[in-house]
Amino acid sequence: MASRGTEETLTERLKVALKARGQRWTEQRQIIVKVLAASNSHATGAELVERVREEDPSATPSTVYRTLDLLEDLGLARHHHGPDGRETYHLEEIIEHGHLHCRGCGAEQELDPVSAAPILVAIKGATGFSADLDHLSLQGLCATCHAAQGE
Amino acid sequence: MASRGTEETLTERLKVALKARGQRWTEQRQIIVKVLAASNSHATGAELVERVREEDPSATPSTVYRTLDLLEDLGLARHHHGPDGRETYHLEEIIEHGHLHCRGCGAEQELDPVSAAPILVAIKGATGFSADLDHLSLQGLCATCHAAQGE
DNA sequence: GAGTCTATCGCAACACGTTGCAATAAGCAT
DNA sequence: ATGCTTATTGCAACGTGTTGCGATAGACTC
Repeated sequence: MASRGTEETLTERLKVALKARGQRWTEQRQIIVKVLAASNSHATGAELVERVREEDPSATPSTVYRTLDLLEDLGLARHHHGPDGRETYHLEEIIEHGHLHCRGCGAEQELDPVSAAPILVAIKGATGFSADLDHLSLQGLCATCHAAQGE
Repeated sequence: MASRGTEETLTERLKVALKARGQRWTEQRQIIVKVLAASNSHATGAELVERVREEDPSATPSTVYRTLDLLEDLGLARHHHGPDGRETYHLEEIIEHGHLHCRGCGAEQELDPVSAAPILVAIKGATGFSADLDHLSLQGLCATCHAAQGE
């Protein structure tokens, strides 16, 4: 499996990055990173807490959330807010992307950087803002639902 | 003041809309609508709860949140999620708009429909999605911070 | 005005996430 | 190996928002 090598590289990178900042490589952090790496798609904070506690029942939510913040600070993880305000985390390894929620059918699509490029250009043109694709979370009607409603 | 008349119209509209759905016009709902109308800009859920409790200490958070959901269902109020996931509510009277948060300086700008038009067009072109401006909440770098970082 | 139906309320408990603080343990120096 | 410094942990409490349930009280009929 190609991803096995990626995991090791990640661990190594993390260890070095922490040491460089005078921070520590603890067992809890190893577990949290492992769980995050094993959650190949997105996972909510609560899900991650639960999975971490399966591995180490003594772990607490505060530790998990603080570690997630740290990983984000290091640029190794990202989070965004879903339409209900819940948090969703994923590793930075996953390609940067936005999210589209259809309020008609409830479907969720991902938005890749290539498709998003003209949108980001339009935002910049209209507002001067350089938007982060990873925080771009749109709600609206997908083409199908829009057509269905346009009766 | 022109807004005084608007408030009365709103109350009247609401009463009729509720009756049409077999729902009730209670004192708590009157208070909540009044508080929302008095919060001329945005207000978080917690702020609204607090203000409602000033008027009626017996009111509970569940009532306030349920009423806000109801108002949204009726199309008289809107909410969106800030960058921290907190909810923010406002009356639909306020012009539909998006939000821009700068992660550099923390500033928040509003995005009016005219400026947003090319963005919505770009989204539609790239994805087929008809995005809701009211849920458009972007995070990124404003022009100033972007220039400052681009050293 | 009295009675009936049921939407709404307040309460209590829960879910998710955050924060302050004292105890623990990682990493370094000797 | 031992001790020292301080980052990190677990705990406990809090803040925001949601949900289930029995009691209350609108609104409608007679």
